[in-house]
Amino acid sequence: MFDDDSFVDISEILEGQHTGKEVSIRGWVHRERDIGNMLFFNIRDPTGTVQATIAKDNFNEDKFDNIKGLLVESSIKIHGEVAEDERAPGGYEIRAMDAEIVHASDDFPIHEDQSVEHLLDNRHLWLRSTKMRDLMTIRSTVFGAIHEFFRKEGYKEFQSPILTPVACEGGSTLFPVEYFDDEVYLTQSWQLYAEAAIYGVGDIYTIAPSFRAEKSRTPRHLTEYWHAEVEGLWLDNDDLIELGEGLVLHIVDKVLDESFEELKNINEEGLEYLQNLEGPFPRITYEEAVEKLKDAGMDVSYGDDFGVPEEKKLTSMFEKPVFVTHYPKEIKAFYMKRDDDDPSKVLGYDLMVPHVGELIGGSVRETDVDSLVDRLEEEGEDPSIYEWFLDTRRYGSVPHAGYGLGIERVIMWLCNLDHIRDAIAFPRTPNRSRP
RNA sequence: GCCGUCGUAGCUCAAUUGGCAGAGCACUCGGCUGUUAACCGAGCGGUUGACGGUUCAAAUCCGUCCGACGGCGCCA
Repeated sequence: MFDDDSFVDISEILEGQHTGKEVSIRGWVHRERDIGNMLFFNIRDPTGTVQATIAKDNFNEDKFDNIKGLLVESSIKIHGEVAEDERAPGGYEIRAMDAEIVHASDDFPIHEDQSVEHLLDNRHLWLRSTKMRDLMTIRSTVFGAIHEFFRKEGYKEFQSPILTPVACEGGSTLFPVEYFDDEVYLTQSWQLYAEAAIYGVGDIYTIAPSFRAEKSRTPRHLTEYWHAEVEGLWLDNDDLIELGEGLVLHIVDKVLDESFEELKNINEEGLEYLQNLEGPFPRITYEEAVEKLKDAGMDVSYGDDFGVPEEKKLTSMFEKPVFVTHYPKEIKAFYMKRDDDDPSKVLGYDLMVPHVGELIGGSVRETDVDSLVDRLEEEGEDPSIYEWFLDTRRYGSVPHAGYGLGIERVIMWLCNLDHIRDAIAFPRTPNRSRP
């Protein structure tokens, strides 16, 4: 009965494609109701959930008794006739004529009462939930959209080592890794290697994990996150803004196009905002941002980095994501190029959205060796460790720029998630490294 | 790193504020041929996070530690 490969997706049954026909399905018991001589199962596969009914009268008695005792999440194959029936959830059901237990489940640890902690402890099982399935589907679309965008723009994919000897963002904490008799670190960024590669390979991008050993207890930080980074030759700050805006808009279009149902399940209220989103995004300078915040009554002064309250206030002033440019050099990384018009500021930007904060951070790169050494020393770094990086400025350097985008933050923004950990299957946070 | 909340059955939570540790769900058994998180009846289920202290008596009060969650800071 089940050797003929005639299995259909449950979604097809729910679309009415098999009504009146005999089909087989295979999936997991989502719920079971036993009213004695009749059993009702909600059967789930990766495409949907449908009700299966099993009546004792027209079923093998031994099989009926076996199936009667099945627990939630048991895997099963069912063969039967599809019927349209308004009594069934979803409007369709399969009336079983035969069934085969693939694996009888133990008592499943997740039931209707679920705490955040319990679901995180059982993330390996919670991935079976509709919510996580939808989120992982959207995530897959986002990754695909990033590759598609950069390749379409003529960028090559380039990989850098995960194990690295140096920091990238001064001050950020690194995860040390034993490397035989030496010590190296898990990478925080692909950027420094990218800057070495562009002179030969040309415009490049990557999607790779980055690691931060900061004990950031917030809804927007992971210690291991996926980072889309890009580095392009001859780009100025305006080019880089366009490249960032283009990527974000492409991701939004792609998710609306390919994962609309999933997005609707997860964030129906946000659909309209995303559907109406188009460029250009507003652009303001750091100085203007400070003025706006002061006007709004906030206690900030020029030179302060924005905290959560400032970020919240600022993003709430715009209908779209907002580019904030020309930060003071003191609050930005050593590799950012100073603005020739005002050397106290750097040519770079943060792209900020409400609720999530910074989606993208990017800059034109400083190409002057002396300036780089000065900035490294100001941050208390030892420039000698960066010799290989400084070499990229000694041999025919050219203007270039790049940015990094936090992929889980983008997903958090698209899906209006309360916490970034739901944007990744197995989140790594300061308090959680398993499962 | 700082501030706060919490930790009781497999899960979600009670325990009249110091006086016999309980309920719902799950699970097991029994009943039921149209259920919708089915329902009805019974049963199983505990070192109250750990250690110490106060007390005739501690889940409850005090101390230390552990863990989780929430917020701030740091950052993407």
